Amino acid sequence: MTVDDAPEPGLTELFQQVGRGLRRSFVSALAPWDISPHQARALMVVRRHGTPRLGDVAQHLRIAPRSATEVVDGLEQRGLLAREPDPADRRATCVALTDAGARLLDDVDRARRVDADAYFAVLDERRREQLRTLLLDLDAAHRTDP
Amino acid sequence: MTVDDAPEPGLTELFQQVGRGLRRSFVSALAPWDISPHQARALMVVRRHGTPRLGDVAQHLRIAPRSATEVVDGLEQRGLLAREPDPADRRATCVALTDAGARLLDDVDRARRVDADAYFAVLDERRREQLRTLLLDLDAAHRTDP
DNA sequence: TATTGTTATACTCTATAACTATA
DNA sequence: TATAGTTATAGAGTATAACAATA
Repeated sequence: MTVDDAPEPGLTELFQQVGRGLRRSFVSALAPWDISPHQARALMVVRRHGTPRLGDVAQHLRIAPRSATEVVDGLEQRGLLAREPDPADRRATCVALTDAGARLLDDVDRARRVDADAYFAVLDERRREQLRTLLLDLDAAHRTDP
Repeated sequence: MTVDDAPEPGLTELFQQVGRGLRRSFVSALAPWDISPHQARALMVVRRHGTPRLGDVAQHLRIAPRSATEVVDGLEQRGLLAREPDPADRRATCVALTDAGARLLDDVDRARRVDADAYFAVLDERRREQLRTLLLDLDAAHRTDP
């Protein structure tokens, strides 16, 4: 008996379906501020790490530098964060939250949590913890860049 | 305590990361045949339901009719399946597996299962079943079209 | 030589609306 | 009127390579 055996939806398919639903929910929770999931996470990363390099942002979001540039562009154009030269390395660019970015992040983060709570509400606390552990193990087993 | 509370990755983020890894793995497993995940699943749907309508294919894959057209186009151009008029309704188009499609599907399905087995191998049988149940409940709670 | 961020491409997935031919 | 499939568009995510400035 394999993991993804018929007849019913295999783990892979099920995973993709739930992931899509979760993403849709996430996106619509962010809609009032017109920001993407990547942008929301980028704001969180910047706040958590305090003026990280653009490369750090990419690494924490696990996206390509190419994509990080784009994400930061969108946020900078709206004045939610600002690029600053890295005093220690003139090749590097640091990214800082602006006051407007910090304020918006508070609201966004609240909405994001409310949305996640609603999405996972069908699972009780114990099962959510089960799920978290399963996902952590799967992630640890396959992440490439630790 | 909310579902997606800091400090460590919330359920939502974790879910997206694992989902991305799983998709990457799926895609590379399919690479030898140069078909996309949707195309692979479409072939499986057609085999399982025997000459379904194009709309049925879309429904089972949970994609828009627009996308189903594209998926079927790609497979038809390669002779893996064929469009046939629905004898019962001249608006409708049915989709049938060709011999070449059936042969390719055998190989693809084998590779897909091997890949999924490898991906979920870090979890023992009991934990995989746990995961499946959790995902089924989440899916059931949020699916829109039953 | 290697690294940082950028530019340039391209392909997939997703989403929506309008159109046609039937029913 | 409503439905089945198609055409037409557009935006987001992902991935890769090449490049300029700097280390």
